[in-house]
Amino acid sequence: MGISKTEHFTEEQNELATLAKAIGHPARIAIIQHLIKVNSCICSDIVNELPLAQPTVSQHLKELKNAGLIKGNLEGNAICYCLDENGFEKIKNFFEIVNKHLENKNQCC
Amino acid sequence: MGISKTEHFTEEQNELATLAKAIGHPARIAIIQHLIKVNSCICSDIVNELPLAQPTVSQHLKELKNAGLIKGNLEGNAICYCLDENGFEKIKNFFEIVNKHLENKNQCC
DNA sequence: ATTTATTATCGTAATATTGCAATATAAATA
DNA sequence: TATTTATATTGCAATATTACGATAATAAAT
Repeated sequence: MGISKTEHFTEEQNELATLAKAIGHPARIAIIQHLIKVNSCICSDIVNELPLAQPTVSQHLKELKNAGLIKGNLEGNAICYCLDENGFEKIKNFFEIVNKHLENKNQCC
Repeated sequence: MGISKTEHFTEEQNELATLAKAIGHPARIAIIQHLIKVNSCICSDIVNELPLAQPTVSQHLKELKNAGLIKGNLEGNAICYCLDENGFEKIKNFFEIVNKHLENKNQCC
C-alpha cells in the first residue's frame, strides 16, 4: 500500500481494517481453510499444501499471527498452528451489524 | 502488493480474498459504517465525513463497488450509494464456517 | 449555451506487499 | 558435537496500493 492515514481513523476502524487485510490474500484464505480442515498443523504441512516457498508461507503465517487470526504452540522442534478465536471474534461483530442492516432497511435511493 | 499467484488458488479463495482485501482499509471500513448509519448517501457526503480528498474517496468507492460491497444509483446529478448484499453474502458464509469450527473443536496441539 | 454541482479519471510520488534465494536460528537425534 | 528437521529472518526485485492535484466527464439548473 501507499501512505495510509491511519491516524485519521478510529482505533476500531483501523483494527477491523487490519484484520480484513490479513484475511485478504488467497494464500492466507487457503491457510485458514486448511486449519479448519485439519484443526491444527505445522508450517511444513502448509508448505506442502500451498504452491509457495517456505519463506513465503512463513511470512503469511506471521501476518495471520500478528493480526490475531492464528496462534502457534511450540511442539518439539516444530510449531503447531491453529485458528485464534480472538481475531475472528472481532470481525464477527462487524459482520453481524452489517447483516442486521442488510436484512432490514437496505434500499438504494 | 507484489506478484500474487492467483492462478494457483481456487476461484473461491481468490474471491474471498478480493472481498476481504476490499474491506481491509480504514477508509473503506468508515464508508461501510457510514452507509449503515445513513442507509444511503452520495459521494460528496462521504468526502465531508472522511479526512480524504474527493479523488481518493472516489477511488475507494470504486474498489468497494468492484468487489460487490456497495452499489450506486444515479440520483439527479449525483450518485446514491448503499451497501450491496451480494458481496457481503459471500463472506458471510465463510465466517459462518470459521465460527462453527471455533465453537467446536479448536484446540491448538 | 453557460454555469454549477457532482463524480470519475489521469498522472505521479511515496509507500506497502509479495515472493523467494540465501542464510540464520532452534530443537531433536544420532 | 555434528547432523537433521523445522521455522524464521534478511535482502532484494517486481508489483500493487494509497493519496492527491489537475483535469475531464456528466447531469441538472439557469
